[in-house]
Amino acid sequence: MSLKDDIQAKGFHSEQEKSFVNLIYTAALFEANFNKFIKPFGVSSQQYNVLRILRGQFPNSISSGDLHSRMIHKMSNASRLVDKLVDKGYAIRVVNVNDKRNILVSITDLGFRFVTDLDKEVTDFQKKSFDLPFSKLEDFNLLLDVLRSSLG
Amino acid sequence: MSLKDDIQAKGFHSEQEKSFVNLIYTAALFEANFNKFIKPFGVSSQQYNVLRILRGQFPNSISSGDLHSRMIHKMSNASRLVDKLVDKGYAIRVVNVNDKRNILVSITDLGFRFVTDLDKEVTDFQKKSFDLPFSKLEDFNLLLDVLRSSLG
DNA sequence: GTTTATTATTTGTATATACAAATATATTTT
DNA sequence: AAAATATATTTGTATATACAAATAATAAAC
Repeated sequence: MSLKDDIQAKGFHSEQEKSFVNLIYTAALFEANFNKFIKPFGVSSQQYNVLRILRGQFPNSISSGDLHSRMIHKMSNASRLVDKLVDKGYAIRVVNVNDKRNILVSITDLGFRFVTDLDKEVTDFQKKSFDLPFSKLEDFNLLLDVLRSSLG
Repeated sequence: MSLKDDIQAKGFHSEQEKSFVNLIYTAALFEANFNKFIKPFGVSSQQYNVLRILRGQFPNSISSGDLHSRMIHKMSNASRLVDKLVDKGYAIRVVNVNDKRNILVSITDLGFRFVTDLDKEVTDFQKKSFDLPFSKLEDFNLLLDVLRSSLG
């Protein structure tokens, strides 16, 4: 409701400015919605994201550095986030014997089952909240890809 | 670089899922970029956002509640954010005499000048980082509007 | 008109994030 | 091989955010 009003009230000077705010505003809404949805499952959206990355590597592990660079929000607390996944029994850490600086993280069986079960719910949620015809989705993804590429 | 790989590595099940992550991922990148850009000016992106809302009301004020509902990230610390703007001399608070629960916030001359000067820089920044032809921008905005409206 | 309920805002608290500094290991240089 | 440099990760600290509880003022019910 306030979204459109908001954008009008702000008096944008250009379509670019509008796109910029529109992108961040819209993403924030979806993210907040998703956070609410996922909270009852006992993980944050970032933790879910990391679990998916870890599962993508299964049965291999991934270095903390690679994990960090793949996280949606760049931050330095990949360590602390992994701590929490380890506490929950969803991930384990192993020191690389060839390079002891290198910490390898991998998903546990429990974590694998947890994220796979959760995926079903997430898919349903996303189907409901992202209700656009396929061709529009393709357009949308293409536009986002172009935008990102301009960031370098 | 890792963006596309990331999305592929994640093994999306549907175009919807891809759009969902793509939206949040892309917005996070732009937001992080913008935060870096704006930091030297001494305000956070949220504070800039609020200053723009306040300026949009000038010379009137806005209630804390309305302000809260207009902020990009819904949060309950509109109070604390306004505190900081008041500390900087960019905003003032006045109690509504007709309803003393109601706190009215408005932008100061200093705040007005600050945000107006900053706007020029922001516009340049956005022009550079949002490099898409006008018609594509329109498409993009339309798609985002449709998406948001499906959120209710 | 006193009690109860509603509304507007602030404060407490736990977690999340950004960024810098610290630590620990490995590699390169001399 | 000792010293200097580079790399991988963790930790410290300040700020940001989410959500619940507390406070304060008004409106409604009895």
